[in-house]
Amino acid sequence: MSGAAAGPIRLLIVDDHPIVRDGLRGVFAGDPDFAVVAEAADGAEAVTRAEAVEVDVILMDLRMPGMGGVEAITRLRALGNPARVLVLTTFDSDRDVLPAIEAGATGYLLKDARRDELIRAVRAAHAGQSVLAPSVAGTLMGRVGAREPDSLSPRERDVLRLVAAGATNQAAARELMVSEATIKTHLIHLYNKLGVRDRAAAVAVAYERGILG
Amino acid sequence: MSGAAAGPIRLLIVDDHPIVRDGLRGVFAGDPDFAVVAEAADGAEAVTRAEAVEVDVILMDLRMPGMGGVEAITRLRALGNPARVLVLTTFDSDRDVLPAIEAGATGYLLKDARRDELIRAVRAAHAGQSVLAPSVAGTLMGRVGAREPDSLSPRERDVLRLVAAGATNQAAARELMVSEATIKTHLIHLYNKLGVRDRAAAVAVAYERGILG
DNA sequence: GCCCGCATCAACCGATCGGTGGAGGTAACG
DNA sequence: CGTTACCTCCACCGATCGGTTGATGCGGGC
Repeated sequence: MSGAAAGPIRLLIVDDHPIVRDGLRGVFAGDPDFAVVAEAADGAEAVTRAEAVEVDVILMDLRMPGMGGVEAITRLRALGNPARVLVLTTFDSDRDVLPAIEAGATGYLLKDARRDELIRAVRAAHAGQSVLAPSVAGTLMGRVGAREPDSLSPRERDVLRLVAAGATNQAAARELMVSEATIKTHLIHLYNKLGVRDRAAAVAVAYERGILG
Repeated sequence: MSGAAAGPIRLLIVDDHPIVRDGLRGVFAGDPDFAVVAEAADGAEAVTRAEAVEVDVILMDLRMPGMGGVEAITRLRALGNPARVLVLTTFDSDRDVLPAIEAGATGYLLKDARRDELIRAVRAAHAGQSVLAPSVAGTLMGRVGAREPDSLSPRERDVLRLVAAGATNQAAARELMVSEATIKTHLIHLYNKLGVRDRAAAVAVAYERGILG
């Protein structure tokens, strides 16, 4: 426990929109339990700030120009930074939640959370508790229930990327420096994983699922 | 211009995220030239509020649960509401800007605009001037400059949709009740329009451009 | 040590696709 | 009335794809 009477919870606000930063600062401005000690407008700045001043909880947006939130979390973890990261974003898409949690986020809230929800979440995150927005929790549950029906291998993603870019099997083979037979094998595997029968549908499913685009 | 001493510019803030509304209200709170007279969390509420109280400028988000911003703008125009609408959103994607402008928005700003930019934009919108964020303006210019390099015909979109769903030319022909030759013709045309050489790449470009997905 | 996922390659086949070069019909617009 | 865009259709061809079967080697997990 980091001490109840050990001073306010020190916050770092990371969002590329000044207006959102204003709003967040406003939420905590009136409460003496919190102190916004720094702000950042992208992932790189977030890492710098978090290393420069002592921070307890980072409110982190995910989609930002330059370095995004997930990479920032990864770097902070690599640096051994002790700050808890509470992801606070507009999207609850599958493709956003999992990487953030895997990178080491303590919680995941949507920006449409009410103010008191946000405050409770920050307290919880500071205490090391995992906080998930209900809709996010639901998504995760659905995930583990379905046990990752997709999960293409790295090589399969390479092939799919090239196919989406219009490459023939031959061209993809040249690009990846393997034989055309290998490309075909990868394709058949990823067709089965995605539940499709041809490259066009595979590209479509990949976009729908966020594997591409 | 429209009356310097005629009282503050009355604002309606429409956004589904309380934090964003907080931030926006904060921007105008200190300035006696502005008064936030109402807020709304979605399009339907925005229409109700705008009809209930006199509003000069509406700050409107586009993506909201239920009724989105574009539909709200359309309805307000249909009702003859005199308020200027300044779209203020996170996205500058092609598919968002044009419908909003067509629906009757006076301006289009991104949420990463600085506070002073926002204030100038509201003043300009109040005066009836069109305000476009630089990146948005660039997009529009690119549009008219390129004179719609895409713009698939309805039939071509039908074919593309089926192809993305995994249909063969034969299957698409059955579905659309035309001959396979017709499908092939449509495909070749849309390949040329999208600048690709096969269906997989066409699907990818379509997703990137927002024609699909 | 064994099994499994992954990546790699081969040969073969029928089905499908993309391209070419036409053609006719309708509807909108100036 | 001519132009233009769109939708429709035909025949032919080579290129490409999707599926099958089978194989090798590597690495991790039980």
